[in-house]
Amino acid sequence: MTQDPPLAPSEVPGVELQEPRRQRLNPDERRQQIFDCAQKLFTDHPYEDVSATDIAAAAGVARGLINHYFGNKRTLYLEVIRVNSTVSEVAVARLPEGRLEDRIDAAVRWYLNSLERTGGTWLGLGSGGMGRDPDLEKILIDAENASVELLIEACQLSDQLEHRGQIRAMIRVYAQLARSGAREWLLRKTLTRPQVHALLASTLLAIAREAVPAITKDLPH
Amino acid sequence: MTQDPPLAPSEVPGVELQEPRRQRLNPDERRQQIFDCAQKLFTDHPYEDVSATDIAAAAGVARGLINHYFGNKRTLYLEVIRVNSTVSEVAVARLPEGRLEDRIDAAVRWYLNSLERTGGTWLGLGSGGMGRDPDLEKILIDAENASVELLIEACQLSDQLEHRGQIRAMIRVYAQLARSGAREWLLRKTLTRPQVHALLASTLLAIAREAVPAITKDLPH
DNA sequence: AAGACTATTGACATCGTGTCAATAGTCTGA
DNA sequence: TCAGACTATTGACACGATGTCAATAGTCTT
Repeated sequence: MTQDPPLAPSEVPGVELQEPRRQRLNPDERRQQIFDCAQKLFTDHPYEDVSATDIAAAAGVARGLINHYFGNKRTLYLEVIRVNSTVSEVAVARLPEGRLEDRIDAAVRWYLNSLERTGGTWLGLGSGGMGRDPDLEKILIDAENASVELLIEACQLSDQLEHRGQIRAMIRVYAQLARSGAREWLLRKTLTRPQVHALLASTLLAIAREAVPAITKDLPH
Repeated sequence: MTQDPPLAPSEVPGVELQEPRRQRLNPDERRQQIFDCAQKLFTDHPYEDVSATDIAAAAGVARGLINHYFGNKRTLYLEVIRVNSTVSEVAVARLPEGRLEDRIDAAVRWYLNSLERTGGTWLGLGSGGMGRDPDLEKILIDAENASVELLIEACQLSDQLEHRGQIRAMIRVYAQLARSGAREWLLRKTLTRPQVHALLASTLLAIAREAVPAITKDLPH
């Protein structure tokens, strides 16, 4: 990291400082403060480029304290990811009763709304595979499940007990498309929201109408 | 890395070794040899878990030599990725002339074939976003372009000069779905090949028939 | 105000990386 | 066949990052 010079918080010469050299505060607050700084840094820079020293400096704290609260840098990072990839909206059930098209339309709108709110900063994570990192993968998969359940609901597929596993797999695959589409919209800005909406809605409809029914067929290719 | 003990290649006691202590060979061969070892290690373990020392040990070579040939570990890694993510098949043009459905069907079959051949080992890379790594992202994007062009061809969208950029974006999004679908098939084994085929074909058809035409509409949502 | 409690520090040991001058195979010409 | 040039290869070095842990110093209790 290219960071400002050390900037010891109380090295202003000739000025006697009022606050104690050691700022001692409630563990929860301190933990939260370090977490916030780490979140900001990890948002702006890739993992390897953020050193524990950077985080400590940002929090105005000794580096050792990070290990004291979070064990190691990796754990802190994973906690940041976990928090930020959790879907905030839990208003899952509010779907129209009407036609499949309308339900899907509503689900897509809900998804894009929730993404727009968070600004999509964490969209670039490469969810699904990553660099064969089991812990990170699990976190992202877990976070994804909420969306997947909603989508299954929207497609009125929740009754299909038979091939539930395979349906989930297909929806999981679709979730990657949705993620990628949102990326083009929010990060790259190559598509407008209506365009992404059309893309996501039409593909989901096709999956519900054709791909899912084809599960039972198992025709050779 | 948990690796076998040092295993100095010529420390067998009591046996006078024939080959010189330093194995000096053609730079191209040496470079290739190191590359091969790195490839094997990076295939089995995540980037951070593979140290330059590991690679050097696997190649039976001093660690410094890796830097001599590849500059730094990261460059070596990126080169491995670049080679392995390049689509081997260049037989792009061989598409049927018939209906849109048939062309798409053929394109999907081609895609799954080429994936099946490489075993999908490198499918887990998190293409598209990764951890905000511009270099890696560029490599994966470049590798992806071949597939995207084929798909555009298959959908008979190559004449649409107007919104070419947005069409490419949509196909790029679709490529993520295809990648993710292949992952479920080859890595997780939650879907069969026919199922993935149906999934990919139906969604691509939907994109060509509905999402792409919707580009010009730009209706509010 | 004394002492207990514990949040916080800073030095230490370890490890991974990249650099570079020194070393030693290999090839050439006499 | 041998000296000497050429260069592939080595190993030591400096540096930076990480995690540990005993020592330190705020803060609270009595």
